[in-house]
Amino acid sequence: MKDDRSTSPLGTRVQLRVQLADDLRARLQEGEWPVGAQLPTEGELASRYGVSRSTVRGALQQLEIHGLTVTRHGVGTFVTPFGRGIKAGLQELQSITDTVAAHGMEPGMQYRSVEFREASQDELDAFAVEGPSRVLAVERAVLADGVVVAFSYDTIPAWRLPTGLDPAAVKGSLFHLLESAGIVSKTAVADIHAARGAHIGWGERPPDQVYLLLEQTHYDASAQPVLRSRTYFIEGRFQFSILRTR
Amino acid sequence: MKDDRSTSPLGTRVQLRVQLADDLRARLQEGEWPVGAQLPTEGELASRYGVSRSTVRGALQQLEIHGLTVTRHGVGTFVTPFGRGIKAGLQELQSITDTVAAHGMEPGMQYRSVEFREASQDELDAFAVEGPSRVLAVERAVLADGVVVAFSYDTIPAWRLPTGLDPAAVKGSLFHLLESAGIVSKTAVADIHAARGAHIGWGERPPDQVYLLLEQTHYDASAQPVLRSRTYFIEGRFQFSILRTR
DNA sequence: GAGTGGTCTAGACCACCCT
DNA sequence: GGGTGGTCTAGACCACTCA
Repeated sequence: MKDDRSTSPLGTRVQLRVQLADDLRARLQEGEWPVGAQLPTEGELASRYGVSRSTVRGALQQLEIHGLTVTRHGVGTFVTPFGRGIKAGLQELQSITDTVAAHGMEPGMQYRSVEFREASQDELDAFAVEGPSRVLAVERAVLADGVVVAFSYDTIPAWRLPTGLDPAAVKGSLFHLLESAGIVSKTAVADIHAARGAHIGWGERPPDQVYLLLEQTHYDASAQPVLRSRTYFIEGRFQFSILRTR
Repeated sequence: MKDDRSTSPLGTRVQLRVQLADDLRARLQEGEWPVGAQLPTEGELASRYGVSRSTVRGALQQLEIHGLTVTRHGVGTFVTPFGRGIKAGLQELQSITDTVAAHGMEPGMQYRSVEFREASQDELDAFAVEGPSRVLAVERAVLADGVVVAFSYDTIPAWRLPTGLDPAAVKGSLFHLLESAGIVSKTAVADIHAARGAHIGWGERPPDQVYLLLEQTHYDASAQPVLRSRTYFIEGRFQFSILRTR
C-alpha cells in the first residue's frame, strides 16, 4: 500500500489511516464483524495492509471516536452495540442542511429576512470588536421534506463579507455564502438550551411549542469569529446525540 | 525528563504527553501566552522538554481538543479566544455531582425513591436482554448550593449489582455505587431533548417549567450497558457547551 | 526558500489480561 | 507466559504559509 496511495477526486492525498478506517468501516457495515466480535489484532492489520502499527492505531482511533468500536488494553478491539443509531453527532460540526440530510430527509430553506443592521452589544462581544459595526442578519425557517423543523437567526460580521453584497441575493446555505467569501467555519462553540415562547419563530405554530436551542459561535481556522447563530429546533423532529467519554 | 517520569499519588505512571499538556495548560492559564499568541514551535518544545516531537504533538492535540489552542498547518499553534468559558463540556462524561462542582457550586442529592422493579420494555431494549428482568430504579433531585437544579430517573440492571443489596442503603453518587460493584461507566450515548410537563419532577415547581433532558445509556469498558438515566435539568441553571469541529 | 506543522515508519519497551 | 494494546523515540519526507 506504500506506493499506490490513493488520491481523492480533487487530487489531494488521502491519509493512509483514513483509507484504512474507511475500509474497516465498510467491512463493519457489511457485517463482516457482528456486534461484540473481535477485530484482527493491530499487528495483524498492520502486516495485512502493509502499514505500520501506528497507522493502524490511528485508524482504529477514528472508529472508536465515532463509537463503532472499543479497544481494551491487553485484550483487543471489539464492535460496539451502539455504533449505529447515532444520526447527528453533535460534536461534529455540520451545516443544518447536512443535519437534515443525515436524518434521511430533503432539506430546504425559507428566508424571512436578510438585512444589514448595527450589531447588538451581544454580537459585538461575540465578534470581539469595539465600537459600532454592521452585521448581516438572516432569519430563516429550516425545512425537512417541506415541513418546518427549525427557526434560525444568524448574523455575520459585515466587514468579513464582500463589499457591495446584495442581501436580496442571499439564499441557500450560509456555509456556502461564507465559503464563497473565502471563510471556512472550522470550529464552533455551541451552548444548548431548552426554550419556549411566542417570540420564537413565525407563522403557524402551537403557542406552547418547546424548542431545543443551539446557540453557536463559529470560528475559522485562525480562531476568528465568523458567524453567530441561534437555531431553535422544534422538539422531537431530530435526534441529537453525543458520545460522551472519560 | 526521560528518567524522572512522575507518578501520580496512586503510583500509576503519568503519560509524558499528559504531563506536558498539564504544564502547558498551567502556563496558559497563568497568562504566559495571551489570547492570539503563538506557542513555541513543536521542535522547540521537544528539545526544551527533552521529549520527541510526537510526544509534543500528543500534548498539543489535547489542548486543541479542549479548545484552548488551534494549530495551523505551516504556521504554528495559537491561543484561542474561546478556551476559557466552557464550563461543562458535554462530550466529557462526568457525574452530575462533578457537573455541579464544575459550575462552582456545592452538589447535593435528595433521594425520593429507590426500589427494585420489573424492567420496562424500553429498558429491556437498552440493556439488550430478553425476557423479564429486574432493575434498580432510583429517583432523585439534584441540588446545587441547596437548590434543586435537576430531577433524575435512573435504572441499573439488578443482575449486575451485588445480590442482597439493600435499596434503603443507596445514597450519594450512583457512579460510586457502580464502582463499588466493580463497574466503571466509560462511555455514554446521550440524546438531548427539550421537555415540559407536569409529569416531570415533584415538589414545588412552576407549572410550565422547561427542562433540558439528557437521556443517557452508559456502557462499561466492554461496551456492556450498565446504567440508563433520564435527567431533567431546569433550564438556565447550567451551561451545557459542546465544542464542535469538522 | 525558510520555517512550520502533518504523516508515516521501524523498533523498543511497558502495562494489562487471561489461563 | 504468551498475547494484546499503550507509550515513546528518532528520523525521514511531505504539505502548507509567508515573506
